[in-house]
Amino acid sequence: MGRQAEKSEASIASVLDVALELFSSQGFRATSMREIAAKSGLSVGNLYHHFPNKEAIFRQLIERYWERLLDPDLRLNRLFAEARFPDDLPEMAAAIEEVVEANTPYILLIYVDVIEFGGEHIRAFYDNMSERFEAAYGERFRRLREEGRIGDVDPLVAVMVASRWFFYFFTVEKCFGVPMHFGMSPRQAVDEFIRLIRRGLEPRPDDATGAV
Amino acid sequence: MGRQAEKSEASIASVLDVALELFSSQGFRATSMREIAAKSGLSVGNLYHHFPNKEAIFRQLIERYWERLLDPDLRLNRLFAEARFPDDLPEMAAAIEEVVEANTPYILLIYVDVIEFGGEHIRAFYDNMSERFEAAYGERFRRLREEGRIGDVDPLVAVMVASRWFFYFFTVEKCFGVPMHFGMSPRQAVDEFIRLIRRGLEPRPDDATGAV
DNA sequence: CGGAACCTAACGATCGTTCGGTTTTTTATG
DNA sequence: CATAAAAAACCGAACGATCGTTAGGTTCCG
Repeated sequence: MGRQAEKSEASIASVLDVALELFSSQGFRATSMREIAAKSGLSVGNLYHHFPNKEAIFRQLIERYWERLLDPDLRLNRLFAEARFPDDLPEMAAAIEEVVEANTPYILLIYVDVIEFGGEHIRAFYDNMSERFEAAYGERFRRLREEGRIGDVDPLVAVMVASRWFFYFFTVEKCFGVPMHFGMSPRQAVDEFIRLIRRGLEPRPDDATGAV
Repeated sequence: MGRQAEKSEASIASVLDVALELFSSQGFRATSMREIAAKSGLSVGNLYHHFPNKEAIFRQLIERYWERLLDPDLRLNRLFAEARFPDDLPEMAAAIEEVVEANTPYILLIYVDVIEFGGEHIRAFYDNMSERFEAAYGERFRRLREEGRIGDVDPLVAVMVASRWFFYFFTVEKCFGVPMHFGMSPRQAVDEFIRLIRRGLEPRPDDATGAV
């Protein structure tokens, strides 16, 4: 199975692409099988030959998103694996921007899931978030603490806040269609976020007066 | 218009309540006028006597959410008006938790709007966010800076990050149905967030060694 | 009496899904 | 390699249900 199945695999991929576009831009119930069939150049009957029902298409899309997010070759995942937080904050922001940019419709799909399926699928993502971060960063943070390189803030909370915040910020920028919602360019906003996470709001004795 | 209109006003309010519940739990297109009519004890014909069409109900709900958010008596808005940031961070977190708790279905409505209406209505909320915060906090922050009570982080960015982050955090907790998604109680998580915003991740000279 | 509130029934369209059948591809056999 | 049988891919029409909205009428109330 390789050559001979190529055409049908291409068709199925096309169906999924079309369905992703439609589901993410108008919702699950508002998207009809006829619309998916027409836009992907298949007949309705054939569509049901490849998928048992409409929800199966949706489920498969959610699964595809999962696979994309867990891909070890993803820049963000390589970054998590390297565990250089907080030294890599700028790279983390850039990697998350990349993820959001490359998965805009999938991210919207999550909100479709929250609304129309009660958040069945999103839960798995958030549920064990703290465990996954602990697995990736726990050891490093214990070492950093021994070296006195960590203040009185829990770095595990900090890395979760940072990554979730970047993700949310770019989601609003790119998926909700509200660019510059912080009144400045994303690049500048990210710089400010990183400074806040690193330095905190309270002045430090070693601060310059006003910091240009 | 007061007494004699009471019954119909009660009906309309009931319609809006029912529609809010349905729209926020299954989406706009997935909710039928018949369902709204049945659950609010009206006939379909009478429903169309009070609203020109389905979208008008949705629009009215968005409008009601706006009014609730802008209510000057809202604890969060009184807090913004007092402009005591960052001294009031704990109260701000509590006030935002209160807002999210009291408006859970309305918040979900925003995501319905993003998906099914291309985010027509959410934009107005985010669009002038930075201006509104500048109007509320600009003067205070300039004074604080003169007093040397502000470090090298832009406090206007900080107050926007803080409030948006609290809002997002409680939205995931209460609207997406993923409680404890930081692996700790909301109270404890909020404490950590506040410490992060105030102190930053980098150790300070005046830090205690490990800070229990 | 007049208008607002309210009702049921119906219209035309569209929905998810199924059905019966044709075409194309794969596989097995001589 | 030719070819028949089996399997997979594919199609448009149709089914029963439901959709948003309207029509035409009755009831309530000042």
